[in-house]
Amino acid sequence: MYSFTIFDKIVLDGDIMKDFYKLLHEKIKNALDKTEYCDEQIVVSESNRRDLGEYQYNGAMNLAKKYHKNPNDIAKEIVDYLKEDSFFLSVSVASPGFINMTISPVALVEVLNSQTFNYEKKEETIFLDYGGANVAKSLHVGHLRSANIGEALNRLCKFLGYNTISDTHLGDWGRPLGLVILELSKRYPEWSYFNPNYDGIYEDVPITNNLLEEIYPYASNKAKEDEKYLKEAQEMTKRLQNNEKGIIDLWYKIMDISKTDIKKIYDRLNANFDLYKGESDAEKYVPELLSYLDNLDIVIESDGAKVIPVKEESDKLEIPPMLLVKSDGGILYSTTELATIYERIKNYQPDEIWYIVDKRQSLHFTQVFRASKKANITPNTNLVFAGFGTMNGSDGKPFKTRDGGVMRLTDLLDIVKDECLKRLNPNIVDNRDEIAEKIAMSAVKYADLLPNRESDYIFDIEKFCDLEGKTGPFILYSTIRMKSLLNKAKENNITYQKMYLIDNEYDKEVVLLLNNLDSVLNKAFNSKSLNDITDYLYKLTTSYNRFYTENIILKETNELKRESWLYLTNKVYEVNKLLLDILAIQIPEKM
RNA sequence: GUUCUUGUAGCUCAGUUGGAUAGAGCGUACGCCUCCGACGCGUAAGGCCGAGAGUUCGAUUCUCUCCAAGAACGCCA
Repeated sequence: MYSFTIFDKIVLDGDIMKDFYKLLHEKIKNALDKTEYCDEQIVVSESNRRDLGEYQYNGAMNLAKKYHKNPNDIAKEIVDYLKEDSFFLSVSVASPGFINMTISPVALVEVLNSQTFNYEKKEETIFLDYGGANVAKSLHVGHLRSANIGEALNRLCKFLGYNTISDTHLGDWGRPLGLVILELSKRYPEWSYFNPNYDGIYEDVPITNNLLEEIYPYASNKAKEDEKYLKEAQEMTKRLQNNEKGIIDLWYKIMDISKTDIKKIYDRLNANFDLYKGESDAEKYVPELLSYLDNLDIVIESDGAKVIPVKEESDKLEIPPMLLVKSDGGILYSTTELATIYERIKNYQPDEIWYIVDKRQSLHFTQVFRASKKANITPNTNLVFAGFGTMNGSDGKPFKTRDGGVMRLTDLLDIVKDECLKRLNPNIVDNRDEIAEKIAMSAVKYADLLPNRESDYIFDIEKFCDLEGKTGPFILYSTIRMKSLLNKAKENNITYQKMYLIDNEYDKEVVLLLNNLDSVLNKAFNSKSLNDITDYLYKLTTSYNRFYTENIILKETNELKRESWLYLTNKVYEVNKLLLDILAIQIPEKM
């Protein structure tokens, strides 16, 4: 039905079209220009009545309101001009004014052959803050989303041509570290670092990551119950903040061990940071920040504390002032946050800073952002809060392990990996461990990026291990199968240069979906949510799989068909590879 | 208490600049390997889009009220 000869060439207007929708948009605009109507916001979309057409334009109904005319008449007038263009196979009006368009297969093929995936380099620099690991504490499941979403957004920005800087912003300072060091001093008072006359001589002490992970919760709980212990912890925190030589040297040791462990887990998730800066780095800018703020009129005293009021007229909720300095002279995390912004502006001058953090911190960031604007720290920088939903257990409450504790991220990843290893094709003998690891990460990442960024979602270990259906392993399997097909073609010296024709509804569907790539990427960028991409990956992959089962590509005797289909297969394979890479999912050779 | 978010199929979730017949995965029932990788493909059942009112040609989408769940709310991070 869609067959045609290869001599039926049509000429596309303008430059090579990266975005099919821009082309469609232009066609509609040209038609509208010939009429008396003007639509400021032309929206063309996939038709939800595919029996009537592939794409739809609903503007006639709005124009009818604007010009006080019958929408059907307006639509007919527009359609008359659209019909003159051979780009369309058919254009029609449906009551009360829907315009349905079907694209000429020739045009579809032309567009596909001219598609490119390159984006121009842009001037803007986007600074991304994600990860949020804490020193001396194991990463837990709550850290998963930040790493996954942040890393994917980072890669998306880069692909679209932006400069990016990523920073995990370690929790490496303040009371938590004071607690850990205090407890170490209780258990190992003999260490030279605790000696007031510490001479700076290096001492090898048996600190391990496991020890740190055990100590922190212990000390944290003890401080809640034992007032004396809390006082001591505050004292130790002060010694750390005063840069006491022995304490600082010990802190460096702790940092070293903990950071190594943190990086190991981020490596598994394929999350890479340009910077491993932390609160301790921002701390250095606090005095400078405070003296800068002292010269402004925005800091006031309230109950003995220094605060920056950030309330605005339009607020429905009372927004409390940002606490800058506590009544006892100490500083709080909002101060550190502000100092971090101060530091980033000073050193990197980003155009935007994106915070990929738990959405429950929304109020905190509202306060800090407003304070930053008020203090004119970020006159040219857009601060963006990209909060993500909370991960709950299958009971809908914050996720806990069976014994009520918090599950370590590394344990979660191991559980999924073991499951993948069990189910791995027994015919595969080499690199089983490595393959299972990649499949497991695809399962975890894909499931994590599937819901909308802002939705809370239920973390269900069963679901993460389920490797069928709308999952990472499904996408991987299909992608590897495409690669295998392409390899087989290569072995048989079958080459393919371009798409010549659309033969049936199956290859056509794939071509139509490929046209959406640019829109999908831009939508994901604007919404800062990856579910547009995971969703598109699934649609494209199933659409291809259907085509694959319906057409035996390599055995096709019509060379034009076979070559077109291989070209199409390669396109889908390239797009899948690209999108998986943006999601930071790695593809194993076999599975 | 105040404010915000959420409520869509048995379960887990998509879906709005207001559009035609509301989607997907899992699960359930039934099919498809002498053919490129069946972790695949197809078919079917399953919904008063939380309830009620309003705005209009037209509402899952916008407004209001109510019900239910969750979150945040000055010296913790």
